[in-house]
Amino acid sequence: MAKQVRVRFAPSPTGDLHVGNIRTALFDWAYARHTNGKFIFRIEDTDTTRVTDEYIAAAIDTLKWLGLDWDEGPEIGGEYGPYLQSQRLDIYADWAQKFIVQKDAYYCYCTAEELEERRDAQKAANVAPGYDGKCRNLSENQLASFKAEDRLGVVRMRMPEGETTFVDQIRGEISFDHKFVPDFVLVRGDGSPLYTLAVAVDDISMKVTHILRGEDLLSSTPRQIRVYQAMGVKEEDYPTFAHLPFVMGQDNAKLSKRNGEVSIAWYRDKGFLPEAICNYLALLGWSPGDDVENITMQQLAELFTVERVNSSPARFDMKKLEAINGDKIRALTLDDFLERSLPFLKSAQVIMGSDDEIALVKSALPIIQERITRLDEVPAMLKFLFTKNFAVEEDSLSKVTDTASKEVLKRSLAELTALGEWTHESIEATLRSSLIEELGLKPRIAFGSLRIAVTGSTISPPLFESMELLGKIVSLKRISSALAL
RNA sequence: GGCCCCGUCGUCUAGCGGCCUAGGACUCUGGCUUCUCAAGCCAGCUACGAGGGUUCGAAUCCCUUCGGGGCUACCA
Repeated sequence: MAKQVRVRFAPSPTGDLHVGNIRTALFDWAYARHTNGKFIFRIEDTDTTRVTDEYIAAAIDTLKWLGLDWDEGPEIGGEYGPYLQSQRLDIYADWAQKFIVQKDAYYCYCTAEELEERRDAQKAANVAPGYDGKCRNLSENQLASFKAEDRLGVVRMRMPEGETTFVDQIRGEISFDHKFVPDFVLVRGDGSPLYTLAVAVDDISMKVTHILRGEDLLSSTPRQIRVYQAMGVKEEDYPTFAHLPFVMGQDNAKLSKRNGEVSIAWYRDKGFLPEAICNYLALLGWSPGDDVENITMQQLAELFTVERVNSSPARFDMKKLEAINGDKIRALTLDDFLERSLPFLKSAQVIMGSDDEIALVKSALPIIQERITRLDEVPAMLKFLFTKNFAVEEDSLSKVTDTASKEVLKRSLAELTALGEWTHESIEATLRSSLIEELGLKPRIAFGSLRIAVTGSTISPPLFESMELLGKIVSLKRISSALAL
């Protein structure tokens, strides 16, 4: 029987989770779900100077919002917890101690300045820069004298001669000559562990079977494998690696704060749907293989395989995300669309949230559903229905004050005042017969003026539906106000 | 500089030796529809980085080259 698949997403929250992180999380999640395995969420907060509690909380919130549910991790715990590295410090310390006893690691007392000096010299001499092994074989006396000087030593892993070869599930066989993998630091001078130690120890102790992570970690893999060896892990028990291609910004540079908006929180505020973000991100570096692109999370879980992941980096394209977001919005049920739109209407202060307002929003949503790309467009689209101090937009003013428009408004006002049943069908029938047929006006001219008078803008939801929603009294009032302009 | 990864339309991709005069999606352009804006439908532009091989046959295999990226921390 095959081992159960255990995949982990292990971000280091030094900021809001961004597009690249989430793409990785999504693939981790999809792989775990596809294989009926476990999705483990672990927080790598060993760099206490950069990781904050707020970022950790935000990361948890973002994953939840996206629907990437985890089987083990923060808030729910699990058999191999804790899942915050800051709570596992003694585990790393124990291993580091063991490595020293085994002579796999050693104390190094070189100062940052000394190291930098020697690295510069190496560069100048055109030699691969890296730790030169100065402290590899310190005698007891030397160790004692450094300690007497109160120098803080780091723990360094001893890289033996040779090379490390592993099979990456996406890139195939990769090997690194140890000449280019210098002795690396496991534990800081203050005793805190570094990523390289913590990640390897945790992946082993949490029984992770597959590591799908960003390509930037590719060259740290031999170091990670070296730690497995020191831990005494058998080669057949190493996790399988798969290094995902980067998600790049528009200018072909790695996505970053400077490179457009990348934080998932930003997309959420802009009215992107979580399922749209996931759908789009799934297509960055992976494809189902056929010509289908619009898929659900469930389908992603069913279809996702590492074999179909690309090895080349992908550029992030906002236009395509928006297109997919529009598709997903159009696919929403009315109730779902309503529920998701309300927060945007409230925060834009278009509505306060009364039952009457919500009822009106609900009846208006169908006519704007196919006209928006993002949820944050809803307030602007529906504002005309709720505004207390209605006014025609500056730019459109001149288009309702000309004589032709006055004619249209005057005639419309008379016809509509006499209209009994107030439905979009009856409004349209009345207006078409009086303005188009009798006055012989072009529809876009006649209805254009009315649109501005009633909605305040040249762009609006369909006119007759809008008037029906507004109601007869308000509609007529706006037309007569426009006549007075 | 060194090591490693990557290279199909503007972008995301399909393609794993003949089905490719290279398919789909987004974008863009034109058209249809139309009360604006959208949506929808139709059409069009546009790609195998370059050069060598291997082969009856290469986008697919090999080599070189060029280009892009990552790493080279007591970051992850």
